[in-house]
Amino acid sequence: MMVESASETIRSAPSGQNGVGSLSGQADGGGGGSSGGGAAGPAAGGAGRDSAVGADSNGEMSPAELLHFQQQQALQVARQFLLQQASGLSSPGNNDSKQSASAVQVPVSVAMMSPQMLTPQQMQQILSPPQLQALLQQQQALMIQQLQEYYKKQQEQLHLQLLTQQQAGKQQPKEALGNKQLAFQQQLLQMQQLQQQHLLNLQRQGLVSLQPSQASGPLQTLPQAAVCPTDLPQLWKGEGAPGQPAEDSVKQEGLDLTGTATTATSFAAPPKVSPPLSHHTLPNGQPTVLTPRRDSSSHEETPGSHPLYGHGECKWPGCETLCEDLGQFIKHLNTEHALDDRSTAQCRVQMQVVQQLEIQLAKESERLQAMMTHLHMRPSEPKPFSQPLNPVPGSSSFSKVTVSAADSFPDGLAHPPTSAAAPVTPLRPPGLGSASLHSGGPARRRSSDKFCSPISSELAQNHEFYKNADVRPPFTYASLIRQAILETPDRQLTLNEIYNWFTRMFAYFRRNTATWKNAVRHNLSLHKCFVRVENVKGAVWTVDEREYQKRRPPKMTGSPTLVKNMISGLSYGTLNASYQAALAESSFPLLNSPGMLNPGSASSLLPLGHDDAGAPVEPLPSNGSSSPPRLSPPQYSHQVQVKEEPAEAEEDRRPGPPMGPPNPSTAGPPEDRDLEEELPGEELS
DNA sequence: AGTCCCCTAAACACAC
DNA sequence: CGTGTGTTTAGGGGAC
Repeated sequence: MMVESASETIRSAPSGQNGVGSLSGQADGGGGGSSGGGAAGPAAGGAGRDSAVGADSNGEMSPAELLHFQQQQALQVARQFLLQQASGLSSPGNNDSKQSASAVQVPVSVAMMSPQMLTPQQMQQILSPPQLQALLQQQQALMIQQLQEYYKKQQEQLHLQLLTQQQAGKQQPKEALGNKQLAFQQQLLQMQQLQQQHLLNLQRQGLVSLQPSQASGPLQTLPQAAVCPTDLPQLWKGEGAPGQPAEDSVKQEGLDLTGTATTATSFAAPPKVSPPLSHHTLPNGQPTVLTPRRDSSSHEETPGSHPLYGHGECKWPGCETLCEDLGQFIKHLNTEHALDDRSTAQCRVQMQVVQQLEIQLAKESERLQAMMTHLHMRPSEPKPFSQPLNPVPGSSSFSKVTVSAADSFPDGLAHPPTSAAAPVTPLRPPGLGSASLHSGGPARRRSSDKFCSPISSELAQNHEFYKNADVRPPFTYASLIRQAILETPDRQLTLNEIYNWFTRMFAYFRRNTATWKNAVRHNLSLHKCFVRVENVKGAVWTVDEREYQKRRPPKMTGSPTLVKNMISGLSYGTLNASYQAALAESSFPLLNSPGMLNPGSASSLLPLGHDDAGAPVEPLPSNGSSSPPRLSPPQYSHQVQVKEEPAEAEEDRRPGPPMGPPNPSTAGPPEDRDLEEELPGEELS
């Protein structure tokens, strides 16, 4: 039943989009419109947004089918990496190192569900940023290794083929071979270039140390030295912490990212190299050379082996022919994989695969860097507890997402291959984790709730993600509505504005109209915590924090350990878990970190008096320019006392009668609350 | 097993 | 009449 309905909504999504568009247009007319309509210029905005979204990131495939195929293949491989990663995490072998790294809870959630069953996205959704970070590190390391191996294999493969061909060539009329050989050598050359390019990239990113000789030497040397896992932690360190202070502060805050990062990685190794080089790449060309730590043993070929031969079968892509021994294999190789068009084509494909992986790697690296940068920065930001709101026992969810799931991330839906993934395969709602796995149906947040991750921070962190990826947010409607309302200066929204907030903040809601709107209305009516206030211009909805909190406590009580663990990550000395959670929940801590959100998004989330906030209706122009990020951490930083804040805003309307006069402060012209109302920070003070 | 909570669907009333 | 808003009821599922 639910499944059906769910799929229905999904199916209807594309067309529904228009619905949203028109709706938002109207909405703006209705809500904002009444308030001196001019302000909004809404229609346009709505249209713009929609088109942006609707423009189906779905993108088209590259013209060449081949390319498409290759991309698929590459993605496949990348996916495998991720899965390997996952299984590695939970594999008994790694357990030790993992346990020693108990600082991070990564494995807990992951290990519980057989990783093989998870898609990379799902995994990411389950993990918290720090966890993800750790995971990513491993992933990166692994990918790099894989890439290196690829290169190696390929080169050997090519080399071998070349040799074979040359041998064969002796017996054949040379003319016949001439062309092919030429082409083949060209490919070899390409391979080399590719490889060097890749290494350069890696080098640039500081992920790989490379000896000059290696870099320059064409064929012969293989980039075996490439990445030594043990170096990674160092690199991370170097990366994120330009200056010591940053790092120090990190530790002081009790959120020792570097530490966790190091330990969380399955290859925990004593930090060795330590040049805290400036994390930026070296413009002067000075490579971040780390002593190439090559374990000679790792990939040495045993005498009787062949790179294309393993486990008794031919490793030529798509071959897998069984060969009893090396001799037989060689024979097979010479016959089946001789230098012909097919082999050449396969080679080409393989090159593409490698190329894709490179790209992927580059992306991932970039992302990782951004994440690292962000995470390192965060601790130095104003404490997570800030907002005046009262303690809200964990409201919503956990969701771990962060980036990646939809590669669309940073740059929107720019990349054909990746972006296609988002719309086509509805990503799993972040945070749903295991629960959602079983039930294909609607994801219920229970799971997330227990982690008591604050919705606001969660949202803040993944704001861009939800905005762009067609992922169902792991929050309950109630918490989302509340969030929407609280984000506005005067803590009240019309239904329409709520709708708009939903569509603005979540790509998901841009697609499925009917159901969620109904749900929103339903929630508004159903929950006591949402209070309808008659306004001159209509009705607005407000949040009664007390009520809202009333219904939560029971939930939070569950799984104290998890909660604790989660929180300990952010530890604030003495505050108890739930209290912290509450604080976090009600605050918008991360919004203040300049690094992480672009001005646009930040502004859209800022809870306090703010032009932007007042005009939630305004869908788009978003990009930053609109409002000077008014970051005043101190502003948020206290008021832990429950009374204050709700007293201010909510209290009034709470009592029985729906409050005749809408809002105390705005007794005057009600309609303009969007505009004039914005007495900055008024409610706080 | 019972209870909560959440979600979706749908019917209905009202106002514009 | 169509649409948007609100309210209510019903039923299913997950978590505790």
